[in-house]
Amino acid sequence: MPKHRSIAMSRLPDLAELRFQIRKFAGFSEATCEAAGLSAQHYQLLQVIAAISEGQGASISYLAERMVLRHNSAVELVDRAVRAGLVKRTSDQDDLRRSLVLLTVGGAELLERLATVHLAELDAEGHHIVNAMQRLHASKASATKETG
Amino acid sequence: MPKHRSIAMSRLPDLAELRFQIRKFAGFSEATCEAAGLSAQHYQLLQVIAAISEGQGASISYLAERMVLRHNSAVELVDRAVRAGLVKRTSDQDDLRRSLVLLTVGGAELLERLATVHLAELDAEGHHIVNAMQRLHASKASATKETG
DNA sequence: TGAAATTGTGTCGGAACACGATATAATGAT
DNA sequence: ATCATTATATCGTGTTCCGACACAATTTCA
Repeated sequence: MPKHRSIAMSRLPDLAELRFQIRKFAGFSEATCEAAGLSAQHYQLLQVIAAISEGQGASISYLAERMVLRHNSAVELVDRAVRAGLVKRTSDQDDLRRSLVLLTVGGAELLERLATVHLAELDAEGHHIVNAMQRLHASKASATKETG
Repeated sequence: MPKHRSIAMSRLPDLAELRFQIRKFAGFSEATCEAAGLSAQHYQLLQVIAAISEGQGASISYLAERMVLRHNSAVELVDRAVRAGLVKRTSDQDDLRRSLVLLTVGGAELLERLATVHLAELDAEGHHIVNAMQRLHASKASATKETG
């Protein structure tokens, strides 16, 4: 007899485990960034700016999209990062409405240090997230099968 | 010639892309939960409680561990969820220091609806996260190889 | 057994962060 | 030239988290 009333509830442990793995990584990131004197949000902002393909500018709108934030939250995040000395604002000469955000030297140095640590963590522990996702996928197949 | 000064910087686009995929899922979750009248945190709290193996109790410490929060933040999260009518607090008769948190009927119903939607999203889009992780892993191999 | 350490939860003040609503300037369309 | 659109910025508000602290129940062990 089924342990759960619905397929969704039967897959809940796998869903919860995936979230836990994602949260653990986020927690690692927060702790690592905090130890370096900045917030995880700031670190990810630096990451997005540095990862922009050459010749592209880091406008507020672009940053908002990549950080999955509303534009005004991106403005505020950049404000805080400027105050922290991590980035600087310039204005786009081709379109004076736009602000372009650049890394400071200090920001770039911090980014490289933090990225190295994050990459090491993911190289070592990232498989937990993949495993959780794969178990979730497998539970879809088995749940479907059980009903047949 | 190398585009970046370090391996970490050369892998940065893959790292940023993984974060973006994770953020996109988090954004989907926030929007979905908000539409149902609760925060993503509350939804995940319900998920953790419901996913506990039979016979186990949802203590504050356990919830804090699974939500990757400090215990006092877990207390506050549970307080808010109680006020929202999603869960109820009882006290563990075997250890009077502990609180045990249970789902209300309404909380369980909301959880099932939201879990169904989240599962559908992950079944459809979860491969983006896995792909990003695999590209990151591949970039490790190639970055290492290039140095040899 | 009874004092001291430990464990589990709760409270409080402060800070980070996000959002909606609103404002303003630059650009584009007709 | 006017009007709509786009891009950014500001402001007030609410949520959420944390550290520091407080307190009660349990455990340790002398």
